[in-house]
This record gives sequence, C-alpha cells and structure tokens, in this order.
Amino acid sequence: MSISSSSSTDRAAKGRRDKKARGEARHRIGDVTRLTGLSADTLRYYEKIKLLRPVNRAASGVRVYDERDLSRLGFIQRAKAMNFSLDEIARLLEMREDPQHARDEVRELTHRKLEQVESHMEELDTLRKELNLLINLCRGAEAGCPIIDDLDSKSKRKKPKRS
Amino acid sequence: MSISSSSSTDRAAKGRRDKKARGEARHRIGDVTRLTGLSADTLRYYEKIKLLRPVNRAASGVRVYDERDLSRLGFIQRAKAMNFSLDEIARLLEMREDPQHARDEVRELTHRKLEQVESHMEELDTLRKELNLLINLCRGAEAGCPIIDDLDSKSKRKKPKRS
DNA sequence: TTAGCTGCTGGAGTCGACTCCAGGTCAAGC
DNA sequence: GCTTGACCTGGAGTCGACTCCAGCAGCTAA
Repeated sequence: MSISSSSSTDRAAKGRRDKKARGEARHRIGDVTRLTGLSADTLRYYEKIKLLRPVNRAASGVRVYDERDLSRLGFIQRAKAMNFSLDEIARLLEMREDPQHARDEVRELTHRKLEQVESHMEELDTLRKELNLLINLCRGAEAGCPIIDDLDSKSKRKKPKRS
Repeated sequence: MSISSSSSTDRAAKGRRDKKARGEARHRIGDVTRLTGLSADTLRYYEKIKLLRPVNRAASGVRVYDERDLSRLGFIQRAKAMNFSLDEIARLLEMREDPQHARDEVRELTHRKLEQVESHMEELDTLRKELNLLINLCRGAEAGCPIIDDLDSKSKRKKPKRS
C-alpha cells in the first residue's frame, strides 16, 4: 500500500508537488483524499450538499482545494467524530463564519448532543449487562441454549419446561 | 388516548373478544398492533422478510395470529431491544427451533454483539468527555464561541488568534 | 342498506451518508 | 500519436428497517 515503485500516478503528482514547493499549495481531489482519508466521491458529495463552498477550478476544470477548504474538511471530520450529523455540521460551519452570533446556538446544539450521547450510553450499559448475564448463563450450561431460553422466558410466564 | 366512549372499532373488536373468551385466542393484525406496539405494516413486513412464518388466514383472508406467533414476536422485540439486527434475529429464531444445535452459534453471536456494544460504549465515553469539555469551556467564555474554536484548534497548529 | 372501520395487495418512497457507474475530457510521459 | 491515469458529470443504486399509498374487499352496528 505505501511502498511502491514510482507509477505514472506518482509521476503526475510530482509535477504538482513541485508547484507546491514554489509555495502555491493547491491540492487536487486525489491529494485531498490522501490527506483526509475521505473518498473523492465523498468530497464531491460534500460540495453537492453545500457542506463545502463551490471549490475553485483549474482551467482544465479540475477541482483545486486550498488551505481553507482543507481546514473546513478538518472541521467536518472532527465534528463527525463527535457524532454531529452532516446537517448539524452545516449549521456549525455557518456559525463558524460568524462567531459573534454563534455562541448560544452552538452551545445549545452541543448540549443536546451531549444529552443524546449520555442517554444512548445508559441504554448501552443496560444492554451490556444483559448480554453479559446471558453469556455467563451459557458458560455454566450443559446442553441447550440458555441465551435463547432467556430471551424466551422474559415473556409472561417462567417457562413450563417445554411442551 | 386511552379513555373513549365505545367506537365502532371497539365494538368490532368485542365480537372477537367474545370468541376469545370461548378459548380460541385468535388475534387479527389490529389486536397484535395493540398487544405489541408494532405497526400493521411492520408485522406484514416481518412476514414478508420471513422473520415470521406465513401467518394463518381466516376464510376472509385476514391474518390470524396465534400464541406461537405472539411468542415469536415477543422474542423478536426482546432481541431487537438487545440491538440484534433483523438478520441476526432471523438466525436466532432458526436456532430457537433447534436448541441442541444452537448453543455454540448463539453464544458466538451474543459474544460478538457484546464486544460491539462495549467498543461503541468506549467511543461514546470519549465523545462524552470531549463534549463536556467543550461545554465547560463555553461556560467561562465572554464572547465568541469556544466550541467552534476548539473544533478548529484541534487541527495542526495552536491557532494564531484569527487572521 | 349503508356508513364506517379493518384489513388486504403490490409497489413505491423515506432516511442519511455515501458509493458506484458510464461515458467523457485532459495532461503527462514514452 | 498513444497510453495511462486522474478527473469530470449526472444520475442511479445501496443499506436497514420500515412507512405510505391507492384501490379494493369484507364485516358489523344502526
């Protein structure tokens, strides 16, 4: 994956790196996929749904991402890692442009997100305990399947052995 | 919602309840939605994807659910609450029919599910801490939005104030 | 008899976040 | 000039788990 003899891909990229060395720092979509781990399709998709402003184009029509685009993408990725939806991220990005206005709304959004996360964690914790219980039940069993029995017996009655 | 003068719906259901009182316990889809909380569409959908065996029909063609169907639905709901996917539940149900064979596979499945749940919880916990941090940062701030700043400043550099 | 309700079917639509595709252009290197 | 690879576009498809719809039939109380 990372070690390979120079392909024409690499060679094509080299020309652009030379430009960059002259201080221009203009990235084509392939560079950005390498830098961010996002796929080209995803990058175009983000632009389509206006998570990114229309990206600049070279004369040939290819997208040229600048540092601001990269910083926006970094923001998006961090917000995604924080479980914000693309819709919410779009709002965060808007507010990011206008920080004076943003504070209350952003705090609101973050607060709600935190509550969601916390209640989700509680559910998962209950679930974890139950699954653990099932597995322990199973460990001691000789035959049959206590997990299935348990999933059964949680219904109304204490299970009359099997009919 | 729960208190209402007897509608024709109620009256229609009463006839069937009388039958049930004579020991037949045959539920139409509407009864089952009331008993389980699942929508009629969902019940039909479960049958379509074979999570339920083809449900018996009355002469008129309407579905008639018996106690076994209800018990299967209970099983499905509990397994869903345990975060099993419908696909996994289908497998659990198969094994439920043949418990001698089931044990190892079911334990396997449950074990994997537990691991998923645990790693998801870890992620969420990290997330929770970070969100908390953001909100606390925000609390102390006078203006601007520390949350956005933080999401920004986690990029490469420590943020040169604002350009 | 009729209104009103419940139920039936096959099929399409929904959600979010992509992912894939065909058919094309463009640039670099041999 | 040709090959190769990167990139472009619009549009369709994917996943899971439903949800909605039109158009119809059957049952029951008044």
